[in-house]
Amino acid sequence: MNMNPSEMPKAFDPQAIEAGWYARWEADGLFIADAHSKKPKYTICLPPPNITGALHMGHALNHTMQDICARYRRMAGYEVLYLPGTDHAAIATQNVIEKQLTAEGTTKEQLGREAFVERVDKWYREVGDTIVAQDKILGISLDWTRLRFTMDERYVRSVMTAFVAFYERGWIYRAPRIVNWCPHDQSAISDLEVDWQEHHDTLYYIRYPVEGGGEVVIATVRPETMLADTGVAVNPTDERYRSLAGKTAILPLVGRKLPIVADAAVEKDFGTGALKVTPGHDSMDYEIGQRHSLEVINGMHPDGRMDVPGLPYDGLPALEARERVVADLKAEGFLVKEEPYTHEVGHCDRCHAVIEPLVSEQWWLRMETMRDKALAASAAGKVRWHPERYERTYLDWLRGLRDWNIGRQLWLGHRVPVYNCDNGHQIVAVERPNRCTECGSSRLTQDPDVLDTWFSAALWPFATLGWPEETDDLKAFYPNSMNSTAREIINLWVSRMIMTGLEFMGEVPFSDVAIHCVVQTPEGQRQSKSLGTGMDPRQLIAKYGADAVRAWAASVAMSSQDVRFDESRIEGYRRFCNKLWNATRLVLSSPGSPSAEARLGVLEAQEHLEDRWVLSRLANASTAATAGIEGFEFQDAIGAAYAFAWNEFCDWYLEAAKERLRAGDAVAQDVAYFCLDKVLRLLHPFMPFVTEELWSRLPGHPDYVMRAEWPQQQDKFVDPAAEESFAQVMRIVEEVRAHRQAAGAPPRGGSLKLEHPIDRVVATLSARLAWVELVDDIEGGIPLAATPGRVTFPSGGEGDARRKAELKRLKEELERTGAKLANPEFRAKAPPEIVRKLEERAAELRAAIDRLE
RNA sequence: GGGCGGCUAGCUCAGUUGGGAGAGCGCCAGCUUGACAUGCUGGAGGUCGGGGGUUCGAAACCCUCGCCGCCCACCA
Repeated sequence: MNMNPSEMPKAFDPQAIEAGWYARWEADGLFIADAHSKKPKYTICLPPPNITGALHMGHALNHTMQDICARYRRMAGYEVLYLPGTDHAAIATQNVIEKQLTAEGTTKEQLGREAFVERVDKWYREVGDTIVAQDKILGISLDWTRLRFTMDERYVRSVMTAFVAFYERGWIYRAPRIVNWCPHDQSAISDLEVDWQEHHDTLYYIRYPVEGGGEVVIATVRPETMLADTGVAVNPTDERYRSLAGKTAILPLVGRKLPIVADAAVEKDFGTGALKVTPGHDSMDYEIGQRHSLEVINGMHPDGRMDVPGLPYDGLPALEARERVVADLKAEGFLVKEEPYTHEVGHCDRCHAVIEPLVSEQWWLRMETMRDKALAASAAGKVRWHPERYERTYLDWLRGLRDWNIGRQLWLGHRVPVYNCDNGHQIVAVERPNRCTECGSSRLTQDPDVLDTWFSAALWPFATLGWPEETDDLKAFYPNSMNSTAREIINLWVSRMIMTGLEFMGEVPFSDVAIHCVVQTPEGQRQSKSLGTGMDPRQLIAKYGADAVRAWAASVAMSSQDVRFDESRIEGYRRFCNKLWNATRLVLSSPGSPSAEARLGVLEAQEHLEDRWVLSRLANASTAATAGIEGFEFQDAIGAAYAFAWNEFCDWYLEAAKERLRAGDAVAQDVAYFCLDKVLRLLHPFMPFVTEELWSRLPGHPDYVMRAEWPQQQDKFVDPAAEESFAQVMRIVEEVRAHRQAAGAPPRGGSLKLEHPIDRVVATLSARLAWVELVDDIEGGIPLAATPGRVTFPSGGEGDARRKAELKRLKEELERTGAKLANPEFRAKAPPEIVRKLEERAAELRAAIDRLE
């Protein structure tokens, strides 16, 4: 696998190096988890993407951060299971397919159920393949031997088992309730699937005559629903309507008698303070109706047309009915006034149709017990959230939790495992029974409803591992370790996994939840396919390579705010790959090869200043990178590795050690190889392809970097004295360079005299790096601020401008520092350590100013 | 109606116990320096959204105002 450095192309080419590695890792089984391993376990179940289309930037972010965790833990000695899967996403997929059918000029009804299901299966296969391919080019190290799909036979069995278990606990019941009805999908949806949008509508004031004389005026934005009114309500404390409660109003256009009730839910300040009660079409009205035993009238068909037999509006779509009702009210003198009104209207979050609240018979799941367990688990600190603030989002929602409408009236999804026999008995069972357990009848029909997609998703952390069977995987890999996702599904998904995990497995499903940010367009818009503002990660990968895209993802994923997409940042990471590439070329080009110790990464501390310094900085970077990954602060982790690799190892160490490397100096070679070896390991979780490629080119690396040990604490290399000395070198070199440019002198040449006392090693190294000759004495020259000394250049001016600017800067700083030190309160109250540091700084400044003057 | 987040260099963003304002990109200037021009070197650029407060000291903590965004919520 090793190659001569001369065979390494001069420039890093992501396409060329990324191609082969994934297949090799996979072929060698590097992603496959062993349930019988003795190592500690680390488990991530990939949040199953909806099978509705290709992966987008949010997925790229999420999968990258999970993959960083997975790859890091493998290197750190864990047995890692990173399990992939996809979600059938019943309502979303049905919508996608229906849209396609509409475009083809047909409907699912024309197609028929069987052909529809076939078409969906084909879609599942195609999109499933696309998603798998995308994760592979992104380098996501998923265990494909354990790929799951929520509609797989085994998974379906888990879902049925959960339903039956809930049913046996007495938590599942069927009841009529007001629900969010989507007239387009002709299904109920849960509160969380309702998308609220601002609408500019009209508020109509309508006169309702009162029996025995008088009237009450009522404001409504949905006059068509009055056809299903069964009461009028006022607030019991409302003086204006005190005499009305108990009387009866007459419903205009219909003539129905409406009891007038007093209910505290009525807002006195809104509209006229009187409310028409339509229990069949409004959730608050429904509750008022329940409290006062008002009749419930359903005035609408499931497709959104009015269902008011005997009235002229029967069969009209809601909006048309509204116009007709308003026109008739006006004609008959019932309409008092209209005014513009802005309010929020619920839409189906999948098909965007306006939601019609209506009463419907549905399957419900009681949540009290599970909610309480989840709250207790949080109180006991079982789940850590990153960032922490999202725990409150979750807890606030949990505390207000109501029963969950788990039934959907769709063609796609898990069928509710409830069977009715023709004698009216009901059987609830995981497997479809042959005959009724009560009467033996073989004439059974299954309930037509399917389950909410989130019902099956809620089981993901254990259903994927084989639950309810006590599989080896389940024993080894539950609970999972981390879950990361977008914040919009904290309540839809994360909270429900925690509840079902506690209920069925007795333990929270994961100890850490990381919520990543949202990537917006460069203009700050939301990325969306329908708006055409979405971005395909594959295009970016083609342009910059998967490593660059991943590194960028790591650097933004846990941002405290949503980020606007900035392509230049990805490009920056591609350049970083190129930098690593060329640093490797440089090291490989030195004659000879590293010692066995360096190859094994067991180098001992060194003598040369630059060697001691770079090893100390490497130890520092290792610690920071480790802490960053473990703390879900990936930006800090990659930042530390990046800064070390580029700004310390390349910019300073390799420059300092170049000549030794060229001369085949064994020690320099060992140190350089050692640093490269470690930095490739540190970067591997972020940039797996380029690190694997470069690792394979370093001598003594028969195995994958993916399987190399993560750099542990390297305290023996921490060397404060070397860091201090090298910092002095850097200050001197940078100052000399600045003078050189200000003086317009050529890039090399000149003389440097450094006064004693100065470390001989520091002086020599500084001179070498600054391309000046170290001399014992010089005429004139430019004084240095960094240390006592002077520098001259063979041609060009004296660089006086530069000196003056520096002097000004130093004096200003001294002034600020001096002012603080002169303040007796500062001296009295500030910690002595701070005072001492400031005094030292002031002394340094004074010395530097003296030298420059 | 509640709650949360953001407002730091021209742009995109870091800044974790309050104590010398940072990175990448862009910009200006100089370098075909034997790994890399996908590079190297030097440099310009910030009243840390406004105001008030706490403190010896605030980008950071408290109050308040202003925008931008998100989540939750049964006011027709």
